[in-house]
Order: sequence, then structure tokens, then C-alpha cells
Amino acid sequence: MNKQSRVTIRDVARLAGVAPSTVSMALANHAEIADDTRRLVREAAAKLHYTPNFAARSMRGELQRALGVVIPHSSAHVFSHPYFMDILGGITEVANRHDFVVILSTARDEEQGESAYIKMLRGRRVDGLILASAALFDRHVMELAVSGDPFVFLGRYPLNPTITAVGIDDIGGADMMTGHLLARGYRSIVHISGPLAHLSAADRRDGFRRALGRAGIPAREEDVIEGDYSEASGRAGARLLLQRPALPQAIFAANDEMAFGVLTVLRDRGLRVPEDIALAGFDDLAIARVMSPALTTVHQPIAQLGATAAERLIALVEHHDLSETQTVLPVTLEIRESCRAAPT
Amino acid sequence: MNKQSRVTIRDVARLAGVAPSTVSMALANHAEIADDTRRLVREAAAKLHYTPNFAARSMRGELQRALGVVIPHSSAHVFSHPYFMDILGGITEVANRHDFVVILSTARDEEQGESAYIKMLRGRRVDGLILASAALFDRHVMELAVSGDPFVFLGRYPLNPTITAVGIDDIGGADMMTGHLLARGYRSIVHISGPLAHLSAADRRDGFRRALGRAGIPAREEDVIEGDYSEASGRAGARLLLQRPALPQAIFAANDEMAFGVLTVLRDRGLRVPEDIALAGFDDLAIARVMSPALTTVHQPIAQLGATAAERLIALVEHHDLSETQTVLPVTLEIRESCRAAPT
DNA sequence: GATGTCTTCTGAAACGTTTCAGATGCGTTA
DNA sequence: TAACGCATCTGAAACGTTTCAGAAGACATC
Repeated sequence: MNKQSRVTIRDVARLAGVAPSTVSMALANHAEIADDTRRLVREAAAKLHYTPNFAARSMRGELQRALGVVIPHSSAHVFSHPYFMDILGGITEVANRHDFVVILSTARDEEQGESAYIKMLRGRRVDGLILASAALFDRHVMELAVSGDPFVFLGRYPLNPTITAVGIDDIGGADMMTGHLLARGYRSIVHISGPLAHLSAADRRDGFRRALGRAGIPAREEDVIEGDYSEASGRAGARLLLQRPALPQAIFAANDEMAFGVLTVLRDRGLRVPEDIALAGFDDLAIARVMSPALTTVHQPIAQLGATAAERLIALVEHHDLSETQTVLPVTLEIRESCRAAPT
Repeated sequence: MNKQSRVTIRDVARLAGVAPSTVSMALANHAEIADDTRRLVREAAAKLHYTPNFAARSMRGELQRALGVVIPHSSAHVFSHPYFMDILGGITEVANRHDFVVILSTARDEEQGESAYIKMLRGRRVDGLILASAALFDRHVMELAVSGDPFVFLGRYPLNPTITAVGIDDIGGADMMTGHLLARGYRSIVHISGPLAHLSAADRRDGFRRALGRAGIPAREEDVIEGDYSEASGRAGARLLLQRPALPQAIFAANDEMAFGVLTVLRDRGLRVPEDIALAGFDDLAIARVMSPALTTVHQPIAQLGATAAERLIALVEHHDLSETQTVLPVTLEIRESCRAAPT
């Protein structure tokens, strides 16, 4: 019920009474096809519901018009679901506008041989790749870089400026948030960081330290507790803090999920936020708005991140010159209820 | 840097000193190729990093090994992000296991001509489609059904039993939840429904009514308020209720987002949940756990829904016989804090 | 020695496009 | 009338596979 229903360019040619090559050129709007013929061909194609076969087309060296988006399966817990959904939203919107299709690859890193997404590229299933949240030291990244295949790294990638990367200003965001807390009078602040092997986590910590330094507050080892971006690690961090002789005045978690973990533990111990202790997050996912108290956090333009990455990749694939290879998108402060209002 | 790096079967053949057809057969493990030759070819292919070109392969009538997942962009607000992310998770996991690739199509319904995803199917970019949350009366569904192209409808589809559909037990879930509320002693319950043009919304309302009927409570028109699954419509529903002379004892929202909308309005009016009024939701998204009070809701196996759909579609594509075409997955009650504990 | 049977490999054809050199027909110019 | 230019169309080749009829060689049988 499938095979026989395939209508090819030859069928259209027969119906229109012209050669297949004429059909091809007519549909592609080549100038040397007479208007009458073009119309004739168009009608025939429409009547037969002709749709060009992509495989055949791309065999002639045309682009597949497909982008691969690689989301590491193993580290899926590291990044929250809505984050990826928004990224995907941004990517697909741009891709659709450029008539590209998006292929999802939830890569589990395979030890042996080449990863599935490199095969997609080599097998010309996609024209280029967007690597979402790959680790900085991912061996495939270097491999891709030397192969010259088009790809975009999601996140900052200062190690190698020739790699096209789109990230957000993690340092600046953490700096702003810390500055905000300081401005509200909190002097003792503890940062619960993400997994420091990820650049975003290290960046956020560095931003935290930078703001502290500017305020003349000495950096102390114990003011940073390393988590892994998961709610559970937020809880663990909070419990650790509760064992200390004195609680800080504010806790700045490196993402919203950890902040929520912190909140649940504090609440269990009967501590009120923000009255007893202030709390801040990072990312501005839906959870931040929904928590009570609503979480003060750093808003990042996630969909735009995906959109920009897709635009860069398509430019790369179509051999346009990129004005800049490494982009850092700005973030904004989202002030809500979890930090006491400044005394006015 | 791309073109010249393409290594074809001919390159492998040259290096191995055999004919291209031999390479093809050796790599496909045909029996009539001697073991020694097979080894030789394998080595050559590995040395050259040969990856077969998918376009060429599929021109020979092979499967593309690609599934299309259609997510209606326009009605994106109707379904929440984490829902689709979980669906996608289930789909990709099964697809990967069967060596299929997942192509995302965030279809904005185009008025003119064929939709993008039908083109994907016709152009043989994908072997089959999964339609996520298409409306029952979607004209493309019927079109697909008559064309005989493989596709799976996500959600119940009782209208046409020949269509392969995977849904959840919306009726049973709403019935269970309503029964639970009744068992806890609530007699006056209002249901805020989803958009009733969607079957899931109508089903949930019907389940609500069925439980009420079994308990001998007469169905009243005003006990159902139609929303559209959005948080805003939950707020609107709550405001409507607050204008009535008497508040119901419990509100059962047809999804968690609307329940959250209801909660914000109640909270603004100084009403406590569950002390003053009980609240229940449906879906069990992350938001249900995060709200305070944590929301009592109906848990649906979203990832499994996606996984089952993918399995059905792959079976369809590979012409296996389906034991059943229409599947309804069971749901479970998730009792949390938003309904007062039963007096024991 | 002729014939037949296996085993193993090869060459050509086919899949559905696009491209491009050239064919065709027609009006214009010398 | 011959030559040319132009507009329009066509046929063949090519893209990288897989398949399949058949070739080649080794060996066994009569």
C-alpha cells in the first residue's frame, strides 16, 4: 500500500508530456523553462501529489537539510527537562524557518567505536550537529573539530576559539545575583555549585567569588559546596550547612532544582525563607515561579540559546561566513520572594 | 573539507582489493562471502572510517530507519513542556534500541497544501509518524489513514479502530480520583475540565461524572467548568467559583497546571488548601510535587506512552503483525497533601 | 577428459534526482 | 539562402548503494 503509491518525477513528466529533467527544472524555477511549461508541470505535480524523494535528491550532493541535536542521555539528570524542551523549541523554530528538519539523538556514550551521532554525520543523515551540554573534555568534540564537519557547541568553549559555541553569561549572572544579595545586606553567603567539571558550574562559582571579592569579602573554601545540579544534591548541601555551628544569611544555589532541594530541607527543619534565611537560584525554570516562596533567580534565555545555535549551524552548513564564532548571551535577574525585600 | 573526506564503498573496495559489491555483501554478513574476505573488508572499512551513505542506501528501497514525531506547535500551550519531554524520552529510547532515528516536527498547521510532516512521509524522509496530541478531527489523520502510511495516534482514538492508537485511561483515572474525593467525605465537587474538543478532556469529565453517578450524586451542569488546560484558565475557573454563593468542598482540575492556577487564586483570597477547600489535579508532572501543598493527582506513565507508541510504529513499519492496535495504559492515584487526610 | 557441483566473487542494473552539454526549432540578420 | 542567435527542451551521466545473474576456479564424479 506504500510502494506502488510512490509517485516519481517520471510520472509527472509523463502526465505533463515533457522530459523528467524539464520537470525538475520547472519545479526549481529555472529561468530557461517557459512559463506555460512551468504551469503545466506544476499542475501535473499537484494532481499527482508529487513530493520529491529526499534520499535521491541528497545523493546529488544537495544538503540533507537536517540538523542533529545531541542530548547526552547519561547526564540527562544533570540538566532538567524543561531546559531541553526550551532548547529544542528554539532550535526547531529556526530550523523550520530555514526548511531544515531536526533529528534528535539522545546519545548514550558508547565506549566502543564511534558514537551514534558521528555516524549520523558521516552517513550524511544530517548536515551538522548541535552538541547540547557536552562536557568540555568530550573526546568527540576534538574529533569533530579536526574533521571539519559543521557543529555548534552549546555552552561557552573558551578552550578553542575556532569551535563555534553559543553559551550564556554564567559568570556575569552569578556575579549579578551575588551582588544583589550583598546589596540587600547579606554578608555571609554560601554557594552550592554544580558539578565543577562542567564549565557552567565553574563559571557560576567564579562569578560568585568575583562579586564577593569586589565587596572586599575574603574567599573562604567552605563558602562553596559542590553539588551536581540535582535536587538531591541541593538537599545534601543544605543538610551539610545545618550541621555547621552557624547558618549563613543566604544560600545561592547554582540552579533552581538545587534551590528547591535546599528549600525542602530548610522547611523540614522549621526554617522560614526568606525570614530566617534567604535563597536564590539560577536558570529561571518553571519551578522557580511555582515554589513558595517564589524563587529569586537568574533568568537565562534558553529558547534563544537554541535558536542562536541553530542559526549558527545553518550558516556553517551553507558556508556563510560567521561574523562571530563564539557568542555569549546575556542573562537577567529575576527578583521574587525568596530574598527579603531590601529595607527602604 | 567535507566533500573530499567522503569515503565510499568504492574506496573500501580498492583498499581491500575486491569489488564494491563484495564489500557490500561482506559488511552485511552475507553467507557467500569467505571469512577471510570478510575480515579483509572489515579492516579496510575500519581503517578508512567508512560509514554507509544513508541516502544511497534508502534509494534501494531500504527503510530510512527514521520516525517522525509530530508535536503541534500552535497548541503547544495546551500541553506542558515536561509532558512532551517525557514522551520524547520514551520514544527515543525505543527508537535507538531498534536503530531508528527520531525526527522532530513541531508542526504549525499550514492552511495551504500539505503539512510539513506529510511531506516528510511522502518524501521518504521518515518511515512513519507518531502524532502527539493531534485533535480527533484533524483532517490529516483521516488523510493518513486512507493513504495507508504507517502512523500512530497518541491518545485514545475510538472513532476508527483501524487506526493504531496508544492512550491512557483518562476516564478511569478521573473516576478513581473522584471516587477518592468522595471516599474522603467530600460531597460537593467541581470539575474544571480541559478543552472538551480534545478527547482526553471529555474523557476526564466523563470519568468524573461516572463516579458521581455511582455515588448517587445527581449531575449538575454547573459542576463542570470548561478550561483549556492552561494555568490561566485554572485561575479563571477559580475566580468564577468564588463569585458563586457557596464554594464547593473540593475542586478537581483536569490537569496539574490548571490546579496550580486554582491554587494561586485561592491563596490570594486567603483560602487554605486543604483546610478550607480540597484540590486535585491530573498528570503528575513535576509541578504537582513542587507546589505547596503538594498536589494529589493522577499519575500517568508518560514515558511509557511514548515508548509504546514507538514500538507499535516500528512494528508497523517493519510489517510485523500487531497483536492489538489500540492500547490504553493504566494510570494510578498519587495521594499528596492537597486533600485533607481522611479522618481515621 | 568431459561434465557437473560448489564456493566465492564480480559486473551491471536499478533506485529518483539534478545538471549540463547539446539538440531542436524559430525568428533575425547578412 | 545560409548562418547565426536565442529560447526552450532533452538525454545521458552521475550520486553511493544493493541485488542478482552469472563468471571463475576448485574439486568431484562418470
